[in-house]
Formats: sequence, structure tokens, C-alpha cells
Amino acid sequence: MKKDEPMSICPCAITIAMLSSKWKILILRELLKGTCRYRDLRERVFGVSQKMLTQSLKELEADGLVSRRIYPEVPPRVEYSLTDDGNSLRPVIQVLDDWGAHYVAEKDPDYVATRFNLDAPKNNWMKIPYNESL
Amino acid sequence: MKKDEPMSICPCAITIAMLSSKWKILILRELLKGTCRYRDLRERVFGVSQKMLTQSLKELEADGLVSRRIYPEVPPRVEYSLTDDGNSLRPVIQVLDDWGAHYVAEKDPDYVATRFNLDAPKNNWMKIPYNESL
DNA sequence: CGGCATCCCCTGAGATACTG
DNA sequence: CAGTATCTCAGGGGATGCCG
Repeated sequence: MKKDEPMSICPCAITIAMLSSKWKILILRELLKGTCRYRDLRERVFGVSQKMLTQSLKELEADGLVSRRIYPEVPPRVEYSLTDDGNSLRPVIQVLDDWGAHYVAEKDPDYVATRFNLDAPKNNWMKIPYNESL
Repeated sequence: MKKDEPMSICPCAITIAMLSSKWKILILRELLKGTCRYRDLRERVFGVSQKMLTQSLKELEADGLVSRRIYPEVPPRVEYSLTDDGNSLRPVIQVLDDWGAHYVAEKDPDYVATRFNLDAPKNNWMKIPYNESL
């Protein structure tokens, strides 16, 4: 790869960059099921802090994947849902899910456990309800 | 999500976690084309430092996606290639690539540029040869 | 209810120098 | 050629407290 060659941007790197902050995929996964209030996401995306949830939602909104609707009520109500672009991620997330499921199924469970700190009692990341399919 | 409910691990989060270190997807993308020497990867994965390349390859090998073959020669020769598991990522990366390409195509180029620091002269990340398809 | 503002810590990653 | 070994630093992300 010469330095003076014209370059372009790797599309798969773009996608990974957009999805790779710690909680985003779990948030998107939840929103794939349908519109959701902020507090619902806090409950369902197990382990996410309020700061990270807010921050992730903001970025997802800036990226055009999520839309935010505020109802002028007291107490306030805010609903999050996927945009068309967000929904277009469904097959992507599905493929990621399938590959991951196949990977863990064939791997040494101990390796997977240590690799992702599943043992640590404090670790809530990656957790989803048992037997929940995408 | 109750605290006492049995939990399982989100497969798509696993996949994202495995691919989301800064250079991995570009390395894998390169290895999808075929076996490669260390120095070839250094040239072709534009902008990767020698430390990050070594480190990423190590992790990919530990994850069982990449295999490393050393030839007992002087000077040494080391070739990297994808394992079967690594190759099974091809459709995954293809989907990521398609989605990313579609995303940037429809987005405001200025937004994309600022979002990913494409303007910064020092930024080499994400760069691939012009007109190179997956 | 749905956030912001702070403080703080740890790790991912860059830069540089050295080795079998 | 294909790596190690250090040092360094920015910023991702946790914890806590306050606000409209």
C-alpha cells in the first residue's frame, strides 16, 4: 500500500466502530423488540449505568440509528425507538448473534468464561435473560 | 429483568467484543484474502503499529481465529492465516461491510468525516486502498 | 422520571528503544 | 524479520451526588 495512492474507508471498520462501545449492541438489541422508555432500558439492559445509557443513546441518536421522543408530561416520559437505519441493523445483529452463538457452543466454556470475565461476580455485562432469543 | 432469574450471555455481544479492538477487523479483512507474513500485514493494514499488530494477532490466535506458522529459517519467517473459525467470519464481515457501505453512502459526508476523524492528517485508521472490494 | 456534572481510575493504544 | 520491553497518556467508563 503506497502512501500516495488514493485511499478510501473500510466499511466494515465503520460498522464495528459504530457498534463497539460497551453497551450499544445490548441497547440496540433491546430496541429491536420495540419502542422503549428510558427506565425500561435501564432495567432490561442489565448492568448499564445511567451515565452510559444516556451517553450511548445520545451517540446512537447522533448516528441516526435511534430516535428520541419526549412527551411533555409530569413526570417526564421519553421513548426511544429505532429509526429506519437502526432497523436496517437487524440482519447485521442477527448474523453477529448467530456467529457468536455458534462460537461459544463449540468453544471450551472455561476459555470463554475467562476470556470475557464471566466468572467475576461483579460482571453484569453481556448478560441477558435465560432462553431469550433474538 | 429480575436479579434471581438465570442469565445467559448475549451472543452478538460476544462477537462484537471479539472484533472490536481497534485493528482487528482490518487484520482479519486482510487475512481473508489469504495467508500473510507479518511484514505484509504491517504494510497492508495501513497505520497499524508493530505493537498493536503483534498484540492483535496474539489475541486472535488465542481466540482460535488465526493460526501462526513459524519457519525455522534465518531470517525468520512467520505466516499468519485464518483457521476454520476465522474463515467462518467471512459472511459476518461481509454483512458488516455491506451495511457500512450503505450507511456512508446515504449519510452526510461531513458528518461521517467528523464522526470518525477522517479529516485529521494523522489518522490512518480505517484506510484501505481505493476501490478495493471485500 | 430522565437526566447532568464531577471525580477518579484503569486500560487501550501510541512512541520509542532494544533483541534472537 | 519478527518480534519484546517500557514509558506514557487520553479517554472510556464506573461511582456518586444534584436538578427540572
